[in-house]
Amino acid sequence: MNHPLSYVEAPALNVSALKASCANCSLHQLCLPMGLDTADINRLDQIIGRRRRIAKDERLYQMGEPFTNLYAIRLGHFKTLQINASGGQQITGFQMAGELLGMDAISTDRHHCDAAALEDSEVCEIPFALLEELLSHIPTLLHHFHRIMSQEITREQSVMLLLGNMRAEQRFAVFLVNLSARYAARGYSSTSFQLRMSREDIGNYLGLTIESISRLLSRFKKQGWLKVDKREVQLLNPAMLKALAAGTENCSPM
Amino acid sequence: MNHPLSYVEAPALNVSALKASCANCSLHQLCLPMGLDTADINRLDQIIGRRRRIAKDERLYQMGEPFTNLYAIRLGHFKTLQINASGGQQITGFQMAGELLGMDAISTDRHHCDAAALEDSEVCEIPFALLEELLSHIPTLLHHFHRIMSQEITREQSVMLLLGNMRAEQRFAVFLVNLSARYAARGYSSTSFQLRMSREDIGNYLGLTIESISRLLSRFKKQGWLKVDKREVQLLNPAMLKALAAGTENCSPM
DNA sequence: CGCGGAATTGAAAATACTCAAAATTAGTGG
DNA sequence: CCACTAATTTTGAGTATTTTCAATTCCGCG
Repeated sequence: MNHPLSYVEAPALNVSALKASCANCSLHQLCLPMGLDTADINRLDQIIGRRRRIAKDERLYQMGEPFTNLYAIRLGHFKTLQINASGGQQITGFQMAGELLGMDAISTDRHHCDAAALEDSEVCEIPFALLEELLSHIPTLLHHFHRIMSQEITREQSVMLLLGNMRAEQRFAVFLVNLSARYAARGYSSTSFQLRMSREDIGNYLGLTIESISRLLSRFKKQGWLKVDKREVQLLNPAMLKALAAGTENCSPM
Repeated sequence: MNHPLSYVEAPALNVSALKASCANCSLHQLCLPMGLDTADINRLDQIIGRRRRIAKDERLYQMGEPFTNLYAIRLGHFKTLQINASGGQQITGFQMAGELLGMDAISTDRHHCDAAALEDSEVCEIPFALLEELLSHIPTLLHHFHRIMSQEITREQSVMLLLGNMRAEQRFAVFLVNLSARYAARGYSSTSFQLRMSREDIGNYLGLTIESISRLLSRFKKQGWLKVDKREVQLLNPAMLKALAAGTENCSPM
């Protein structure tokens, strides 16, 4: 406490001004540095820009803005959304801690979608030009970056399958099971979690209306498959939900 | 003709055994080598594997197979499709000459979808491990590869918008306008082209039934927006189709 | 306590689907 | 080249799922 340096260092401890450090980050096994050794993590750390806070409902970036950074989510949740010529909107994904935002912008050096914070959140800025330079020198990082982009491609293909091929009930089950798995991967409960997005957002993402989502929740509740209290969800019958999601089971509309 | 070497060289002219050469390929401005200088194209050429022919309806790869190569389409058309647990199928894209197949497999080293030839086609094998090694040495190629992956991400986001947000008529217009633009980019007519895929494939891709596609074609024909003869399509009113695709115009179902 | 946004519920309407039959086209072998 | 069969496409009629519109309830918040 009375260490001679503490007075000097204290002003630097303003969290938002602190340089983000992958080495100390609890997410580094989920995030870009996955699989890197200490030396390489440090090289990555050196190019990571400032940490940025984004308040709920604010945009991290918007469609059309020039692209300079990717963003790794440190804390919080985001949604990404497309807007078409006639004002129609489609949420293309919900992202959580450890996930990377902005990869769609590489192709044209402009963002192709908006990214909005679903709650107060924090991201690490990753200047893409510097990252790409670094990729040439760290083969492990290069390969892992390609895996991340590829994973985004497969994720989107799964959503295409969902939107093109599934009925409302199955879509919603897939949505719940997917959230469940991602929370589990982060060490949280797989059966009990909070929806960070509104019913409207869920509906938009799943290609359904808010009313349909509301009805589905009521139906699943009535069947005893889950409990809902506002945005708090508890999966009471994960096996049944997985079966619904897989399409091996289904329930009559009532 | 009577050149002393001609007899010796002739047997090597079996086209399918010829090593693919990016330098001589008419597609190199659309494909992976885009923007490379001659020296770098040659380095790329050295890692490109054999050229492979895929007959109509055959698979270039299937879901679950181990991943070793990306494929650049030299000639012909492909479709990629997802299959889910209950047998439901979703076509996630139609690919044409100059486009890259297989990027979804990088994430897990296994293919996540099937790629099937829509007609007799030809691809260049690109061993991914070698490509990735080369990327470290050619920054231009590295960046272009990232653009290609990113472009695939944005393409899929557009399809999500289509599937989640648009009515049948608009989906179909988007489909036609997209094909039109891609043929134009390849130097073909933007208003007159052949559908390489069945009505069933179109329907599956757009999240509609074959009957809906058939009715839409009839309706568009009756409106004078296009002519169809089997798989030959002629866009008679591209502006209207673009407006429909953009959602700034629409037509009553009849 | 009352206001406002979000969520739920109900009833009517619409879009696209299913099922069925007919027409057209493609493929095959004589 | 034609005939035959199989596959694909078109068209129609009825149905189903989901949407739309409207009204109500729930909750947070000043």
